Amino acid sequence: MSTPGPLILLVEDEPQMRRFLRVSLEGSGYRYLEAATGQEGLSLATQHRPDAILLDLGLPDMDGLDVVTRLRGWSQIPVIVISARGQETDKVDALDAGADDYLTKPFGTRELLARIRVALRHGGPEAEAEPVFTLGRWRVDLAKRQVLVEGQEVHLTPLEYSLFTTLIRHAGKVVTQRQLLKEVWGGAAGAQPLYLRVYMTQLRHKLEEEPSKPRYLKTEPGVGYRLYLED
Amino acid sequence: MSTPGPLILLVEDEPQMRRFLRVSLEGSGYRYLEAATGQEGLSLATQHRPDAILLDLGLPDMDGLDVVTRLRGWSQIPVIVISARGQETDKVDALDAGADDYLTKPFGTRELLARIRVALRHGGPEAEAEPVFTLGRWRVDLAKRQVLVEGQEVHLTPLEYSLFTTLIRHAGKVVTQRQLLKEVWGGAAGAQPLYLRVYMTQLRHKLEEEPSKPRYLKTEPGVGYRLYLED
DNA sequence: AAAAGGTGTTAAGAAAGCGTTAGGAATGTC
DNA sequence: GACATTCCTAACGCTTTCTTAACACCTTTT
Repeated sequence: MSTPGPLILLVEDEPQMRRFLRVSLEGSGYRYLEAATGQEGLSLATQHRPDAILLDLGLPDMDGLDVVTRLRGWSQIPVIVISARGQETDKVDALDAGADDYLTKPFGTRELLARIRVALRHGGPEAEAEPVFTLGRWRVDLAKRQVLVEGQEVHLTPLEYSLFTTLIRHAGKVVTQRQLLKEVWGGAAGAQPLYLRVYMTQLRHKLEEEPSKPRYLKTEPGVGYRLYLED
Repeated sequence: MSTPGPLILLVEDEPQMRRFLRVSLEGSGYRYLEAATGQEGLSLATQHRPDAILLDLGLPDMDGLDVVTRLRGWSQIPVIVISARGQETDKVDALDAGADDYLTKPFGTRELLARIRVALRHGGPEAEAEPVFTLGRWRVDLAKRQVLVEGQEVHLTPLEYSLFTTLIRHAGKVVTQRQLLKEVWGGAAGAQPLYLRVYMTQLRHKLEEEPSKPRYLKTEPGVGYRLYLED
């Protein structure tokens, strides 16, 4: 379980370069989108709002500089230009058109990745959406590791919190006892179904209005438990 | 001729390079500030809050990377590194330390100026806010590295300060022990959770009203610590 | 209606984690 | 080299959390 990596859009027409970059990006945990033409690139950028764009200047259908200009008409998404042209004039033009960085081919993978990280820092704060789960009177801030019930903070022990967030991750679906024991207590042995009953009781007392008649933390007899989503 | 140009701080020890850059910058309408050492650079940055910093990595008194790290402790001022070292590793290290761009000597004036314009675009719109964190009786000036409790300055050792500002950077969120140890003591081995307990005790004694019943420096048993923002 | 299986509840002991103190080692300063 | 500061480490008592057991309950089956 991990948050999906930032989304990178690659606009590049050479198949070889695309393959190389795809491997580098995916290997580093980024989600990945590619376009072979400027038009397609602009279209994908509009639809998916990537967190950063890698742009080759030598595109078949339009000048790379126009792509940057058009993009800057509505967006501040960081753009890293990748180009075979290493002339100073090319760099200056691209940067002044709105690009955030300029890399001359050939370049090293590690440098590219480092410059992508810089770009993501810039687009940064709002790029990382804060994952907050809300349901009824509950509000769970996964980033802060904080649980609120009607605005009041409720303290959960590590196991309680882990059990609760496991149910949240599978919200709406039944989670079998076996699965819960594995995800919360770890694969190792010793975990008994009794633990679940004890900790579900504690969770219900801390979170439910009527712990004996749970509205959300439901038991599925013989199977497991589920976080019930309907109101 | 009304608004003064943006202020650029140059940190560089070679006289020849300084002269060259001074001419380039002043000729382009920038105001200009220079330092020959890392210490002086940090000091000038604190006092004058330049709009961008040009930093040579090869300084006589301290490692250029440390300059970046120290600066990033309180400021987001754009930093363009200028270096004779062109190794990929050097670039990656500098960028990951918090630099925004990396130029290898020799470079063209026009490219440098274009990259400065990019940097200014980034730092641009929002006027750099005073990097001061306040909470309850506390007032922390990240730039001056000064901590006040009810107006009285409180002295923190380097580790105490680092631990405290790490919690401030993640204010409101739980920071795991592992994360704290990594960020404060550095990735290297040897860091034990015991350190955290000792230094949290010291911080609480220096900062909290009732060190044994902390209001802000809270423990999350089994997980880590958090700087609690609510009252 | 009794029995059986699974579930809920409570409490207490065991284990793990935390706060605190203090002394010696390491580091830096003059 | 002497001093001051800061850092690391160990020991001890305390708090929180986890585990375990005993028993009550509820539902379905026979």
